[in-house]
Amino acid sequence: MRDVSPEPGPGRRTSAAVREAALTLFAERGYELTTMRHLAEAVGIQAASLYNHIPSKQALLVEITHGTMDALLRGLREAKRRAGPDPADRLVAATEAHVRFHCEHRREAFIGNREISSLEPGPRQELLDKRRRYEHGFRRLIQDGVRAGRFSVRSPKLTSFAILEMGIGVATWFREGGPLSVDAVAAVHGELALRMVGAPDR
Amino acid sequence: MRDVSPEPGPGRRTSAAVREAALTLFAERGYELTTMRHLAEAVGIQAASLYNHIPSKQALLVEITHGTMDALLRGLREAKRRAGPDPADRLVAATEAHVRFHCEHRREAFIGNREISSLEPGPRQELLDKRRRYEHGFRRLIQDGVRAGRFSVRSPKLTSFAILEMGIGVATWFREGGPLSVDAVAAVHGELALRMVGAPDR
DNA sequence: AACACTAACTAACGCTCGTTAGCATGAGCG
DNA sequence: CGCTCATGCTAACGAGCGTTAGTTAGTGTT
Repeated sequence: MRDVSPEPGPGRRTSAAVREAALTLFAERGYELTTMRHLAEAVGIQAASLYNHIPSKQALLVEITHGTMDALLRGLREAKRRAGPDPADRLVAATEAHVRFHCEHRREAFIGNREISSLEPGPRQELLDKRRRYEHGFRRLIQDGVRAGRFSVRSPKLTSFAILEMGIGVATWFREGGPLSVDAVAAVHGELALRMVGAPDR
Repeated sequence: MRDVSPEPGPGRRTSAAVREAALTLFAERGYELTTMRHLAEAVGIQAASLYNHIPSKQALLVEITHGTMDALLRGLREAKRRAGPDPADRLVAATEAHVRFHCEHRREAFIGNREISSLEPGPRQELLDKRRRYEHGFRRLIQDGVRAGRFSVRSPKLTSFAILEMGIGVATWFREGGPLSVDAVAAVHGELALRMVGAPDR
């Protein structure tokens, strides 16, 4: 007893729906509290049928978390490329890209930050490495500005941590269609970052 | 067959050990991944014996998360009281207390931030209310400074979010006995907060 | 027309979970 | 000495978990 016309498009549709439902459920309830039966219900199929689209629940989490971190790393490279040589421009561009991502991909960012301990040791270590590389990218931006005499900070490391962390926090409260636009939040954070590194207001 | 001299002190000892083990395990693996058998093993008793000390796993989480938030609220009141009337002094004192707590009670802070979705609806809502009150306390500090003409910010709300969030992040990387002292981290964050609100460097 | 592939289904397996029941032991106290 | 209470133990329960097996229906290709 199958539905008469179950597929409006090719089967790719369902795979995308699984990923989409996982994003919402993992972000809302957390990975461990989300069961395959919840996930299946959200998609409109049976739990066992999920395995036509994903190898395992863990693989789904790995794909989400690593995909997110890869996107952040790409965004940072892209921002640096576009910003040109000025240290302040570069820091603002990087911060805005960071914040923009955390607004526009709230669920991914949220999962990537909260579910690290739900990853198996291998993927977890790789993810932490990527995070470290990402932070180092920001730290270098700050150190460059200090060396150029444009920034003044007590601790480049703590400052990069602080800038990244305040952006990560955006993912916990930002709502699309809320009172604040993505652009507004990104602009505020860009200015905050500049102030934090002791660059004069523009 | 019991141990001959199992209790060096009164039974209170074990209850404290349960709480202590829960702090470490919930922080390291997360609430859902921590089983009562893990917890019992860490304490050195059987899983069922835990129920001589706690009513349920959930009650343990509620106690930890609410105790943490209550302590933060007390710390904020205390900092305001000690700092006197100057807006900059008050903001620095509050920020330093916030950061200090997140250094000295890393595990509690970590759990309180990550395991909100593992709380049952009632306690969860109460915790979120406390968090809101805590944030409003910081926001008022900023607004007071703005009204006094000492601070200049684009958005008091976003700025208080950012200051709090960067402090929360400290709990993820700070290590007692590491290269940075609690005092040093608190001082850096105090200065960062001042810069973020546009107060002139002291 | 025959075949292979995709993607859905039902049923069930083996395991682990939080928790309870029932019992034993030793300390504190009259 | 004997009672009570706190605190530990073993055994087990019912539920729910991720996952697998086996099957079936529709779709596109040769």
